[in-house]
Amino acid sequence: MARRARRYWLMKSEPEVFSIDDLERVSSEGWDGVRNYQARNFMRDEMAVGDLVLFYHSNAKPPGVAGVARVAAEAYPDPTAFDTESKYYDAKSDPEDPRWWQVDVEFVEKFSELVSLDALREAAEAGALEGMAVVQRGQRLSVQPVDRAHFARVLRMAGAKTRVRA
DNA sequence: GCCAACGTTGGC
DNA sequence: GCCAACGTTGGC
Repeated sequence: MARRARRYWLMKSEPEVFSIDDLERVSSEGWDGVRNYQARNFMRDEMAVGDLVLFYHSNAKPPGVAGVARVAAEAYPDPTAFDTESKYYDAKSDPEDPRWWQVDVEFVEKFSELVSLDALREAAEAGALEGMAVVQRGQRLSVQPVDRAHFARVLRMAGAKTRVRA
């Protein structure tokens, strides 16, 4: 039985809203509130349980990768889209045909030191992370695929315990 | 707080 | 279907 190869991702979160420490505390969390179709499609159509995720702190000082998470549940409708009290409420999301989806992610590891966006850029300049989406100018996508080699490189830069495997 | 980048909306 | 206006992201 052919199991799909593990894939690798980067997901952005503002640490003021939800940080790697918050994830460690709750151990698992629904990744709600994504309101971008491309990001939604990655979660809904491409993510699978066991995929590894670089947990990126955006709008932070400095911004960068703070740790590793793992996809813990495949996509299901984002309940905040149906919650009129939620800031993510979307009247156009029909419960019979949900517009917005989320996965669950679980805590894997917090890096001893953040791998800053600057460090990622330097590595990209040096050719080690060439083409990685997060270092591209104007790249705003909050859920993005990461090459396995790039993922492994970021782990190495962080001195992480987590390893990529087939 | 500024603003570049870029996605979405809505009038036509 | 075009595209101007508007809103959001996110680095700085």
